[in-house]
Amino acid sequence: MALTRTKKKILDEASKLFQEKGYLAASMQELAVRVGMKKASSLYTHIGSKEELLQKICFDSARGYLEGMKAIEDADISPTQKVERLISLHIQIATTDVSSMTIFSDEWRHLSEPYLQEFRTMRRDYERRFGRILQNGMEVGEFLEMNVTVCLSTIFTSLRWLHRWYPEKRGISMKALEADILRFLMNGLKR
Amino acid sequence: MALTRTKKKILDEASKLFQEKGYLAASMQELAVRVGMKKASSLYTHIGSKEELLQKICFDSARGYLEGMKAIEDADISPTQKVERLISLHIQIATTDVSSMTIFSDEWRHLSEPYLQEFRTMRRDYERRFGRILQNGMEVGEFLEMNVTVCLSTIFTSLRWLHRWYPEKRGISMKALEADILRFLMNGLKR
DNA sequence: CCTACCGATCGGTAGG
DNA sequence: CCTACCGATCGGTAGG
Repeated sequence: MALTRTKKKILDEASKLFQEKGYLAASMQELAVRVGMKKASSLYTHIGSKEELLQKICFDSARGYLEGMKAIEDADISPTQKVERLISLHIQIATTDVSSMTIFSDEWRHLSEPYLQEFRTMRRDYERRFGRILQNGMEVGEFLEMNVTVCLSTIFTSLRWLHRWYPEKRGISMKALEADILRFLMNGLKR
Repeated sequence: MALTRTKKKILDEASKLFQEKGYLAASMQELAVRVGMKKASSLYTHIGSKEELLQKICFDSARGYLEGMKAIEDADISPTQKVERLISLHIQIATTDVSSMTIFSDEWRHLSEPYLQEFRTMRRDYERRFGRILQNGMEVGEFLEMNVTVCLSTIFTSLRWLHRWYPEKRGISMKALEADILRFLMNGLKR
């Protein structure tokens, strides 16, 4: 089912506003003004609630990761290549969908139940699958042996600055950025 | 000047509450109850404002980092050893002062001016000094050549999961944790 | 540290 | 998409 133009505009502006101010600090009144309406109440013709916007942004992002993971898991390539592609996936998502990424990383905890639990479940699933690839790489001798959770969290988190930093683009190209990060992290993993 | 026992208690509970709920979602009413008062208004005998609590937590954390940095900069050791000690410093702060750490990392943006600017300045100062050590290590051939900002941000951010994760301590000791992280990151830096 | 109370703002509804 | 309005909650003050 297609989104109406107005609803799409509301989602886009909400995404940017939540990123700038944080979910709680972002008011529906300010969102209304950015969308071109005088009163917050007018928004409710198009949406159900403020949290519905947060849900949509969080779950759309989650879906992006899980789809990427699926494709990479199924490919017939080495653990090293899989991890490289996962890191590239993270970099690509963080730099192409900046505001969604921020919300996905930081604001999901304002989801209420049962969405909060559902989100945590998807996230845990993603992490478990990422961890399995790392584990496998250690077993076949491609990666340094270490605690898988520590390794996973370090990689995972080390990419979390991109979505805050990238918009400023301090004189480095996407390509060079990705190359440096990959080199650093893969060099660290390598036995 | 020494803190009174009540004020110390308020700060401790605020630190925990801000960590659990986030600064904006944490109400003075709930803080009052945790401290053992019936009404939020009673808190104002001891403190000036809600934001004053956030300021204290943020700037105390910042001071901890800057003092650590100063000691490490002045030591007569190699860039490799300096970076190792900086990473250990981050791990130590994140695991010994968990709630302050969370607020320092995530909630500082709710500071109002002029504190927000002051905080950003201290942070930028710290990052610049960390970056100088990395740069130096590249110049003397100890580290892989790469964009210093990318390298710095990756290291810096890669330690940001500790303060969220450590309290759960999923069956790994502090020592083993530190060893694995150091090995991974230093291996990655190494030329 | 309490009671009583303030103005402001919040997300959201009614009704057109 | 507008006006009018709701109850709830917020941080904070007055006064004792």
